[in-house]
Amino acid sequence: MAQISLTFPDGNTRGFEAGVTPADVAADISNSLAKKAISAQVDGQHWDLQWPITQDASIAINTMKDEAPALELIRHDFAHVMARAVQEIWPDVNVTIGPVIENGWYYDFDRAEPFTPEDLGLIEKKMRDIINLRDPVRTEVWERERAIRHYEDAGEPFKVELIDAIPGDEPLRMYWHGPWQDLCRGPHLQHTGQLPADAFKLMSVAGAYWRGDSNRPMLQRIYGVAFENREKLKAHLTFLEEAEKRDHRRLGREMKLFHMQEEAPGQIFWHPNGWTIYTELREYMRRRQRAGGYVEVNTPQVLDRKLWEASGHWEKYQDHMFIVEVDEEHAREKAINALKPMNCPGHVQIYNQGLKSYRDLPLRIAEFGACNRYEPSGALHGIMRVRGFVQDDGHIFCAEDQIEGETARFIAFLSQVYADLGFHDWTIKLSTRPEKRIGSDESWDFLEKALGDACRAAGYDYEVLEGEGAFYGPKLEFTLTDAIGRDWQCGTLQVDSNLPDRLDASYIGADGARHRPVMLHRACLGSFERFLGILIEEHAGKLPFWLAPRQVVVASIISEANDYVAEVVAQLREAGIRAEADLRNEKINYKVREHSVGKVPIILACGMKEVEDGTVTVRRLGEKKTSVTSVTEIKSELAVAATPPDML
RNA sequence: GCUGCUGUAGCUCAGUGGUAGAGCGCACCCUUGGUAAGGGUGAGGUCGGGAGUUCAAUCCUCCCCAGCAGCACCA
Repeated sequence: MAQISLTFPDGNTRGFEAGVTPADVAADISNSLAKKAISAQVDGQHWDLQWPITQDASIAINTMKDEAPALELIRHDFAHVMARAVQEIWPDVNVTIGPVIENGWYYDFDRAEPFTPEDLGLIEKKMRDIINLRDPVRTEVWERERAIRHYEDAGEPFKVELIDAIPGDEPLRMYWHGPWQDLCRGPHLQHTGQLPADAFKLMSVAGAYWRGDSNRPMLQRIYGVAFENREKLKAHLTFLEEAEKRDHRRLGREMKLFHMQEEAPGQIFWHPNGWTIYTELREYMRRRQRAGGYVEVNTPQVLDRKLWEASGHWEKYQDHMFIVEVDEEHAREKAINALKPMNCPGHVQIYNQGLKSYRDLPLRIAEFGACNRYEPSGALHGIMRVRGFVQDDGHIFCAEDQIEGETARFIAFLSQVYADLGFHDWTIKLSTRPEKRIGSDESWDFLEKALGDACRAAGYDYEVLEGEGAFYGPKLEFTLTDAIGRDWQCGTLQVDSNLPDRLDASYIGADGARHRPVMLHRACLGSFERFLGILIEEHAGKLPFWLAPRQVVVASIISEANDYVAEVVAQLREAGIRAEADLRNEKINYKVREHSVGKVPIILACGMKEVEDGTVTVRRLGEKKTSVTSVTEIKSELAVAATPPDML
């Protein structure tokens, strides 16, 4: 509880009763004219408030109260303190910007030599020194001219550029952390001593383009993480270690799912275990799509360049396409064929066969389409971003007034699939009109609204990504998260009237005239490769039983039980269960360990006791205790578990 | 593609200017053991590829390839 009073420019003051918490005051300030307060008394202590206090007031008040500062504030100040430390060690390094991000912050520097891991240690030490100085944080509002002159004199060209980009009427604030100043909106702590010296860590250094522009120079970005206290930092570091254990690249090796090698960068060698998951998932999708009103097709891998020119992809993506020539004399300019990087033009070719009537719409065409894209080398990531992949692609040809309904229908389809596969935390993003686009504003208004309404109708909220849509239409992205919190776009739905136009698709309307259909590009998993990567990480390898490549291992405890084990395996297989025998001359401990590491959901052990009783001893993945049951019983239980969710 | 880092046995990794090691895995032998590693023996490597420096390169230099982190990209 605090005694707080605020003073305004006209000299009036306003007090708050004891019993009001700082948060209440903050909320009140944020919501009222009190934003204009110029000073405050908090429990008798006087504070000058720098104009303007806006939504940051809650932080300001909390800070004044000497309560634990907000985490965001801590991280923000760490960014400044790190930049100061860097410039104190290497005065010739130029500073740019350093925002707060999830778990910490980063700051971009311009320096000729790379920062080394040893440098990070030096910087950390210097930061601790600065924290121990307990330097006060001060702020001033500067005229632009003064700020620009200051940074020109200081030889900080990036800061000058930043100021140039700030709209003319916004006041510029300078923050001092002791003798070091930085252009910043704030807010900040009171003094550097408020930073927890034992709860931060510099994590890595990597390149990053100035202003995210790949035509601009590359800067060096140092990432740091910070928390309220040492325990929370430790917890975070432990989380990262745990996440590493569920990395799909590691589990892919441990579970013998797939491998990749130098001769085929960005392409996957699927091993029997991995391919079992793959095909199981594919057959599941096939059934779901059939039930969802799609017709399945298949289109050629190699297509004439002319088609890609007609679709417009050649112009935009030729550098990312695999060129296929039988005649080696042909250079890229003379290329005739290319591997398909996408399936849409092929589907339009199928649509275009024969005259279509409005009665044929909506026509939902699906293909498990193998695509190849020459992705930039730096973009490749395990099986999540590859050069050869299979999309669960689909195109819905429909009339404009069917867009919203089809979109809602697809969202329902996708949420069912994601739920079946164990995903409940996924997000929708709506990407709206970009600067470079075709089509009228009215048309964009209509389409963006249709997608948004469809989401809401399906009961989902969405985040808007302004300007991130394709040039031909808005899109929905369905995003899942990997083990360490990186977001991956999996599902997508894009509205497109451009391609039907370019490839001359049409239908005869009720009025007897030709019309252009709209095409909805949609994928639910995105690509099998990426989705399987996410699926493996989500489940930490412990896949749902129906997807597990090896569902049951029946292990003999002594070799006299081998025949019995073989008999049990045969019975399980008869029930459609993927069962294997482990008859090796190893101890049961060894077998249990190995198959546990291999994430086999069910281990059945058989010794003489089981042989005599006609039972098995069941050990379930993740459980220590075992149970004894009859073969018939476990067989019927597992037969149910092995049934894909859509068939239950 | 860009910045930085990495590349030694199937995997995880030591190591050295005088052409290599461990653990696990694998093979064979012994062991028939009751729920997360029983014991022994042995076979595996042009030290990512190419060029250069050197009497000598896995080690130093350069180029290329691939991987990792991040940025940019993602029809």
